[in-house]
Amino acid sequence: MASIRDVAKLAGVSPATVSRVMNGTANVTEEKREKVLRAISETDFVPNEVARTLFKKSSKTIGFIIPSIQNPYFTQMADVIDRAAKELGFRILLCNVEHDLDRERSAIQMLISANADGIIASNNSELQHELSQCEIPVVILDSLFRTKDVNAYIYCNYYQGGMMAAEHLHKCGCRKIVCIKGPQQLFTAQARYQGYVDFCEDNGIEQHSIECDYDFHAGMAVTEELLSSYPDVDGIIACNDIVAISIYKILHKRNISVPEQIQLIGFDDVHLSSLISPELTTIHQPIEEMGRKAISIICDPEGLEKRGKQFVFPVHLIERETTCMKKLL
Amino acid sequence: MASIRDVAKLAGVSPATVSRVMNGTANVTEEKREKVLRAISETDFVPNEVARTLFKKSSKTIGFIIPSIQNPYFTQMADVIDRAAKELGFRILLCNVEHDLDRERSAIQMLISANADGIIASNNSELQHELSQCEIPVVILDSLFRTKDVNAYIYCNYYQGGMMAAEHLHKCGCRKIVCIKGPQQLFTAQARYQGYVDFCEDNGIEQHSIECDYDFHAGMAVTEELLSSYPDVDGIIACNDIVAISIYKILHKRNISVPEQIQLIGFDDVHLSSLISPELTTIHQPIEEMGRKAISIICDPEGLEKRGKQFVFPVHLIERETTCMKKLL
DNA sequence: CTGAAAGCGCTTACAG
DNA sequence: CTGAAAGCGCTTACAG
Repeated sequence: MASIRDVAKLAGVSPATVSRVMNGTANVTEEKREKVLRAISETDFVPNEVARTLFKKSSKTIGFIIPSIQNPYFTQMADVIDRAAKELGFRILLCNVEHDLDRERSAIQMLISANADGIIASNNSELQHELSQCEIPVVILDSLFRTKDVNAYIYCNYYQGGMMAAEHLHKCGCRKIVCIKGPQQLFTAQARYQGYVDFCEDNGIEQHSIECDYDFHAGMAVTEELLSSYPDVDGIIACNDIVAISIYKILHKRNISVPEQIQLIGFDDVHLSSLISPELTTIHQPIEEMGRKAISIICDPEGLEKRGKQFVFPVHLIERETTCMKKLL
Repeated sequence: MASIRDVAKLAGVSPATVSRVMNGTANVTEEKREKVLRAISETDFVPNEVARTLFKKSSKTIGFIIPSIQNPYFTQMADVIDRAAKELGFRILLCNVEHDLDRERSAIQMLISANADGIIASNNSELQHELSQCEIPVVILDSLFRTKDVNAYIYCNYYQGGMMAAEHLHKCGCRKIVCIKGPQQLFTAQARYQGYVDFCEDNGIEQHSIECDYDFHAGMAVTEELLSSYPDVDGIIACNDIVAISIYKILHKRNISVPEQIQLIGFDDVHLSSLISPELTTIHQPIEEMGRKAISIICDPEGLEKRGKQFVFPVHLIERETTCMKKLL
């Protein structure tokens, strides 16, 4: 591997001049410029990013801490973030932590010691302290810390989403709606559940719920429990699309038809939700917009220094095939 | 951010001693050791990885170039690789390139200039030159370069998989089997298709095929084409599970029942294939074993210096609900 | 415009 | 056992 000194020697100039040519950081005589350029290509020189980063204290890298790479919501988000970052000349360092707190903690430390220029983390409330203490910009997706502040919080109106889901099932004629709520230590899950609760209270509807992790193993297990606890359920609100899909799987196996016998609604509107059959009715989150917002804040944090500014995006209902208004007629 | 000098000053020792204590790289008097340890915790000192990497020329990082983060085969692989690497004290830098050659090229360059300790890349034959020239270990997943060599190739017996798929559909009584083959510039796709072709030839069966990218958009589009070109198709071999799922989607929409009217088989056996309804019959790849092998080679490349050693894993048929032997009775 | 020098924050021979 | 020094490969004041 050629270094900047090799190039300088070959071109008959100083390393400083080579650096200036590469970075366009000062004027260099056309003659020397050409010599340098030729030397660079002759030696296949690629500047060492590590050295550059050490000096600049910026690696042009943003860490995205992804709670689980198995969850399509996060992989879609990762893809958006990746593209948006690239457009602004940054790269994304994806840190998959699979819901493991130690993995997440070490990811944060790693990002800091790697001179990352920012961190995008997602709904894990237990690392509030570490995240709020970072000297680099931090944006939290899908969550809101109670006391500690980071640069910005980006999330959707989950509460309204929960309400919309309950309202929709109610309108579709469901009499016994069970809410499969997500892990209640998570902001996303709490807010969605609260929306359901309030809709029920406002309309004098019985409340029923079971808690469930945001993955398909949990979803399948919970469905068995659901069916034995509530044999007369006719409407299910799933905490996310993956759980909805796994609920459907069990219902289908038991020959329970959807939406005829039980209506089902998910949350997130990942690509997969319209790929499966029947297509899933769900609450849409604007993943693209949220991801782009996160990047724009990290790359240009203006005055938002750990003030905890909130950006709340709207959700909306996508009616597909697992619910049915016509049942009412 | 405290530096090693701050810690040294506070502890009344030299930076070298602090380094020795941190890394256990030489004996230090118990007394100084304790002073150093106290100073480290008082200053919340975290060593700067960038400086360490610059000196050591190793970042304890392995790059995984992921063709598309939207494909669950790769995300499952990423998860395995991530865990395996962690066990050996390495971290994974995930580079999502979404099938973009420029993104892939810049990922490789970035990894090299970031002093990565190895690269795991996947079925993209166009960057053979760049990959084989790397001074760090390179392992190729799911592919085999024709002339250029890297440290190792890890793949499955796709040819046999293609044969097994054709044989299975044949045994299930299909008379008109159409192979939705993957992009033929890819090794995985070629070999699977060749297995199908050879099975057909050996058994005097007509061959029919359509090419299709490995993603669901392509899968849905191709199914329309398939149905109009081959209205009497009764068996479909999909190039991977995601495409199989999207094929199913269109069939279902058209009220074509699976497996009664058309039988369908996928490839990969991603988690999702058993989550959907009906569960997908598919060819299983041992993702866990392949990923672990890749990591063990990168982390301990022994004598395999770009010799192109091949590790070929077996595949096997997983019969589920989209094919049916009983039709024969 | 350009080079010599200093420095980013570590680690490891080299002396002692 | 321990410290001063040199160096990893860059970049940017600072002179000239």
